[in-house]
Amino acid sequence: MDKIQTKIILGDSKEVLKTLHANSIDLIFTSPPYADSRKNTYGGIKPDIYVEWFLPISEQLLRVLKPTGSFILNIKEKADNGERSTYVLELILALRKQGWLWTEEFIWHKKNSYPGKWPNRFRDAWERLLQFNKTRDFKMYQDEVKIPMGDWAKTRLKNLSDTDKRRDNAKNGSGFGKKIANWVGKDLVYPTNVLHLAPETSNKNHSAVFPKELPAWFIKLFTKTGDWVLDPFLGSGTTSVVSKKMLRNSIGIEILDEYYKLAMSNIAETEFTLF
Amino acid sequence: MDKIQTKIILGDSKEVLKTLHANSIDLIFTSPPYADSRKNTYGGIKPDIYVEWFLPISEQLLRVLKPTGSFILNIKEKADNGERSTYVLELILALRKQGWLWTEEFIWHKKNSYPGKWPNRFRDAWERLLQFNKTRDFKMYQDEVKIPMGDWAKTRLKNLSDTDKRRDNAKNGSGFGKKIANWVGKDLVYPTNVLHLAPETSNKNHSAVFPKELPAWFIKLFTKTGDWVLDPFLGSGTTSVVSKKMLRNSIGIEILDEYYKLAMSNIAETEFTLF
DNA sequence: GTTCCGCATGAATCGATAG
DNA sequence: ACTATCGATTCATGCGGAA
Repeated sequence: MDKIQTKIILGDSKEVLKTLHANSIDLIFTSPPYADSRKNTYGGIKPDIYVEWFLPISEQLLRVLKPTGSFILNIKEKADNGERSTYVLELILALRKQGWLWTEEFIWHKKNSYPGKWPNRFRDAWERLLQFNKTRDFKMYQDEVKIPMGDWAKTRLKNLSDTDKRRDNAKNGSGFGKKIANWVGKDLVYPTNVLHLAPETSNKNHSAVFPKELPAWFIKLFTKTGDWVLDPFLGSGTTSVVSKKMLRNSIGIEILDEYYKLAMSNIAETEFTLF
Repeated sequence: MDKIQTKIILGDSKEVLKTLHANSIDLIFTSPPYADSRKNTYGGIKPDIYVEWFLPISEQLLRVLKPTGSFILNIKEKADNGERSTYVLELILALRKQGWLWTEEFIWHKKNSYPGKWPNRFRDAWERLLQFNKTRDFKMYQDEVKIPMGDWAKTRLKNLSDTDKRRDNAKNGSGFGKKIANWVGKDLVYPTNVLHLAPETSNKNHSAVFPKELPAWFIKLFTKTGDWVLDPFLGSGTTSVVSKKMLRNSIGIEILDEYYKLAMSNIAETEFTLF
């Protein structure tokens, strides 16, 4: 087995990305800071300058991505003063102008969304997973994410939610593979563009923005072993951890020293896991 | 009981809407023809002129809607030559410019979406339900759409007979909510902005765009008995049928004679249903 | 070693209060 | 009048301790 590299870089993506080779990345998976969120850590980018802030970074992403690669952007606009912000819509339009193809919008249905009650809206239980590409001939390994069909599968999934699920998640962060192994010989069908996952609410030393299953699903769908995965907003390192587990090379960039150290620590703990 | 009116009008919404009174409608629920689809019926509005085609109509909708009313727009862009069209995004931006508030985007997760396989995308299993308003003080009857709590539902499903399950389904559609509320009392919680409904399977002469549960949910959420519901693209009449069943007055506009007759026939068969 | 509770905790949002 | 901060609201989940 070739050695898998897991590079973590401390710095500003806008600059660091310039040092990467053109056409070298198979999958970009990232969750940038949302506008006006995480003010205490990332400073809170204002909605009205969000697009302008993002475009220099996506320009570099366009350069480093292989023509056959994919860019998955996890983002959701906030509600403010009774209205939804439009900066995500404007970002999609701006990215197309920059040369990206907007090929798909997956929905992440968050089963346990943030609680709360307001007179004019319900809880927000979904986020966008926007897929962008450089060309129409991107690689997609659909068979890797097949799911079981039929009622028996539903029953099994229900049972999984108790104790089995915990074990499965704890030992194998990227989950799906093991489950699919159990389903060999059953009827497998292709999934849809709606993903059902619960965010990780309580971890040991940090709280992950998205569950490991989320990058794991897209890594399986868009890359093979030994391919290169990039996350320009690494945060606590989830994308890199999952990449390492799944035997993909990866590059993670993080601007905050605190998160950078956390990511390094999380990756050091990560074992290679075949599944 | 006051008499409930169910008006169906044959004609072009752009013109017919001008004859309606200003500030008279409590809920607009509609699923307009999608760009480049239904070519043979609506003439196939091209994506690049979609916004310009829609704005004169939405201008009238803005006029006839009460300040406390809501406008729910069911729409989903198609993939065209490997890319998602952006006319829906552009429409949202244009409607805001026209004076609408974009208050929310609900997701309709279609549980049983069409089967099919493409080399570069999965089945599309969701649609947008965009909510627009004239003011921030719109009416919303959240208690009318409460759902059983997660844990409770799980336990309950285990011990349930088949008939109970069926009754639970019926409640989702348009009925037994209050009975179930009696059983479980305070175990009801508010829903999120993600709706789980299966598209209707049994259709006779037409392709139903949405199941009855979809308008029923929004009619419960945004109107009271005797309020006025408007659908400017009525199609086979689902919105009017559901409105009549739920004792709401309604106006439906349809441009094609064939659909107009079908809607008339469907509504004639509809009985008032108390629930 | 299981199973069962109790409890803290989220990429939230609004309205009121304060500067 | 406009921005900044804070309290109140609420539910699925996983963890830890207890039975």
